[in-house]
Amino acid sequence: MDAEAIKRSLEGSGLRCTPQRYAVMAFLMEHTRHPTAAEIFEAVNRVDPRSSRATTYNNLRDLVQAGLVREVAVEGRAARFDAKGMRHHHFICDRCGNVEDMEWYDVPRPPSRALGKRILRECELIFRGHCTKCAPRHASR
Amino acid sequence: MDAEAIKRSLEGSGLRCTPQRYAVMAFLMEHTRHPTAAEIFEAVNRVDPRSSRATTYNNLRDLVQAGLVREVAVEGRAARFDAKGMRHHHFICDRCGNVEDMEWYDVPRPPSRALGKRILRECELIFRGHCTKCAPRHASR
DNA sequence: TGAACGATTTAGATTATATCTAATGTGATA
DNA sequence: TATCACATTAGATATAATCTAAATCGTTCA
Ligand SMILES: [Mn+2]
Ligand SMILES: [Mn+2]
Ligand SMILES: [Zn+2]
Ligand SMILES: [Zn+2]
Repeated sequence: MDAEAIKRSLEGSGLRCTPQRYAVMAFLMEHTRHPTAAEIFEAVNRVDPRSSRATTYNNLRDLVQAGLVREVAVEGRAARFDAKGMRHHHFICDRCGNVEDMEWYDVPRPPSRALGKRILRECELIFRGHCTKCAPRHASR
Repeated sequence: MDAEAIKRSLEGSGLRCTPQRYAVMAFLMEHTRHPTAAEIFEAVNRVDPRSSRATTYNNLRDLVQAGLVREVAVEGRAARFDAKGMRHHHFICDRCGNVEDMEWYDVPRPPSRALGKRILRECELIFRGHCTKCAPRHASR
């Protein structure tokens, strides 16, 4: 995706396209690795423009609120982030905590009887187990 | 569930039934509210036996490893815990972060082609949106 | 019984992650 | 150019979780 498209998607969500915010968004779109805030902060600061830690967190919060980025909480580890491109599920490794994309398929919604007065925004399917890298060590643990 | 049953389930997992560990497990089984470690620590210390913060965390870690307790990571908040009784899904409120149980239903597994060399342990379905308490304020936000 | 030893607990220090504060900068608009 | 809301910043602060090293507990077995 080119710079103009990123700019448009930010502005379409009511967010100014600042250099720091653009850099966060562009980095997330180039990397499907689900980086942490600290990794994004570092990566953005290896090139211009520079961005403070507070700004990195602020922008991630804004992008999540705008629905352009997803935050993935992993037990016992820093949150990871993900530009919402194509729909997909996630596989989270029990051992190393890495988050990997899995091809999307439809998930059955709960019956409305079970929802009650709750308002459902999304159904998220998370797979857990051992990733390709960790599966061999699985037996030994 | 009575005390003997808790004792047996701990010992069946190779964990000694210490007073502190028992108290954590018993509290989780009595409360379906998905308390945080801090809440469990407080609750356990309102009655005997007392337990230190480190012990509370240690025991939660041990119980999760033994598969008796589930840890639920919620973005931007402390982890929550859940005695694994009957299978169920979770609804997590976008606004207040509360975790609520939802009746269980079968989730389609990914095709093994998509899994590759990964070892799948479980498929977790998480519903997100606004809980009953927060739904009314949803419009205003 | 009691010595030995691994498992467990403990208070407090430390680390890791994330947010807040208050001052400063920036850009769109009038 | 003046204004004003939005955005950025360094550093302080808050929150969540883990680590450390010493003390205690419980089981085993001589
Ligand atoms: Mn992803
Ligand atoms: Mn539950
Ligand atoms: Zn792994
Ligand atoms: Zn709520």
